[in-house]
Amino acid sequence: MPELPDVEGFRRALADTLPGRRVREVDVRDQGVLRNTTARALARNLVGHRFTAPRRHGKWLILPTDGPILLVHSGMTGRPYYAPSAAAHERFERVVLDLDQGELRYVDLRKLRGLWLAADEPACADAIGPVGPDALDIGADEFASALDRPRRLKSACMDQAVIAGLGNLLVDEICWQARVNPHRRCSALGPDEVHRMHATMRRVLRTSVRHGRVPALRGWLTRVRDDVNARCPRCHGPLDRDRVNGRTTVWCPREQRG
DNA sequence: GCAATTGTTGGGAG
DNA sequence: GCTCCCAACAATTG
Repeated sequence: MPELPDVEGFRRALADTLPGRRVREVDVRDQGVLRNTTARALARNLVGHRFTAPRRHGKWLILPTDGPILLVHSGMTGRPYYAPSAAAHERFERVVLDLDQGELRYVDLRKLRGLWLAADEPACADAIGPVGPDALDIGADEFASALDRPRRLKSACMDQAVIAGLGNLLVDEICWQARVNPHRRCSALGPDEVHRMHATMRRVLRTSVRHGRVPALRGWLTRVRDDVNARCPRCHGPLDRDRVNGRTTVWCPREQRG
């Protein structure tokens, strides 16, 4: 599920509920989601601390406390959420933090990523690793220099070390709306095309953040990309699909020329 | 049974 | 060093 818009939705929901809440107890129901810590260490370090305002960088959700920092990367299927203690539990709940009011829960079907614990900001940066500027704030110049390399456009945009926050659906949607073929080499793009990619990215992200996901809006590629004989919502010609970086890639061969 | 899934990592080839 | 491809992680759905 999560790309930048989903994670930003998680962050906004938690920003309303989490700050000021104190951890009373840590219940790890499946330690398969703990990446650099253990159930004991998580409890020992978090209990007694109060959460402050949540942040986001790319697909990383950063939950600082007045002590250590809890990091969440949702992978394909993870979702952190706040719930009243009495609220029904969901399937695949892996970790529950009991708070002085309510609970912070982490649900994750596939457990591809999970939770990290960092003692301070440097440790936080270390856990996140090499990561480019956030796709939501990157300026036009910074975007152009991020793409100043010989890789394929799709591959570069998907690489979190280049630009943080874009996933498979978003990159296809942005390339399609900007009418640039995802197989093109970045360094072969004209300034107009780079500019169009940047402006389109901002527009697609703003709309997606409003929906908390990449929405299947009428006139968007995302609405039709999984159809059997998918057709371009603009020119109605057949869409092409193949794999780039092991991910299904969909584009319109008429409007996004190679 | 088979393929596919909105993510990332590490290894190996070129 | 860069780029690309693959397998692996895991569990479910069509």
